[in-house]
Amino acid sequence: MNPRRLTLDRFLPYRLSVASNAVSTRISNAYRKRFGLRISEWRLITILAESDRITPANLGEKTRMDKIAVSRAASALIERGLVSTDDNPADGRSHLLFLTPEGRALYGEIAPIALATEGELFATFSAEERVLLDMLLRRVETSALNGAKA
Amino acid sequence: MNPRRLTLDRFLPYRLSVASNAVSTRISNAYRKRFGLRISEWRLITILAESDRITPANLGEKTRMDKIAVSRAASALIERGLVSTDDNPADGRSHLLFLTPEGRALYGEIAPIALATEGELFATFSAEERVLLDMLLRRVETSALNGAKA
DNA sequence: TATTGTTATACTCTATAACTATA
DNA sequence: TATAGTTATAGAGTATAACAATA
Repeated sequence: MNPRRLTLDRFLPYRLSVASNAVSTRISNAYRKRFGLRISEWRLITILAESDRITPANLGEKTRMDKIAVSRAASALIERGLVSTDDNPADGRSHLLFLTPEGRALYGEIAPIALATEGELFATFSAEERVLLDMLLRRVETSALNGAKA
Repeated sequence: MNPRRLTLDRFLPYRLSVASNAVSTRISNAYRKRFGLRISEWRLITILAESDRITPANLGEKTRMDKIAVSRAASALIERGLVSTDDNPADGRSHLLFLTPEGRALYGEIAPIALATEGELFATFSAEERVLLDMLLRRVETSALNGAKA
């Protein structure tokens, strides 16, 4: 091993954090201004649009949010009439969440904007570079989550 | 252009956020438990170790933190005796921050741990992949910051 | 009048713990 | 007793605005 000197500028966790914050701020501005949505709420909507009916626990897995964040985001969306619930026949402690027609309509508006914003952010990236970045990020994520237990 | 369907799992801003959060949590645990430092404080220490004497404004540029965050982090470090200040002969409104001997000693302890943690996180990455990730992250960051004005 | 830095305030995100209702 | 979900609370990051001191 060649133990390099530490400089913040080349410290990968720092680069990751700074890039992620810049992107999150940009994305969050787009959703909040136009739709009054927080990122956590937007994540739920996206998964609900892909899933039809799903429990909060399942939503948490798919959005990488903990149960508290899911509960809060779901409450806000239900309050706004974008999401509704049904009993979960398989487990009385749980329930099933799904998009209302209003929620589906909102999703229909946001999804193209989300894709367009992503397109702008990665405009200079080739298709290969996008796939590569996706893969590298998944690998770091896995590594960070596994090592956290040790 | 080939307008793909939106899925959260393949949405790059999501992947970036999730990876960054996982890494930040891991890093922040390491600093907080052992040294009682927040990430913002740790960033200041790193830059101070690289810079000797520097104004808060300059620190903000190098750490990508705004003046409020710099002010708070600096206060905490001064309180702990890790950082000290001198007048800025060039501008009476400002001052110069620098590490005390205690601050330097702490930096000497943390720096190897930071590098080791980074090494663990990116253990499966080749040197080329690390450089590539660094470059891709810088490009997204630039893109996100520029576009935010529009 | 503009700028450096501090303080007050608030909003978001995340995490811990206590609680409820079901299993 | 264990689990699904909610609520309370707090810590940390980030942002706006008001302010003091200096340029």
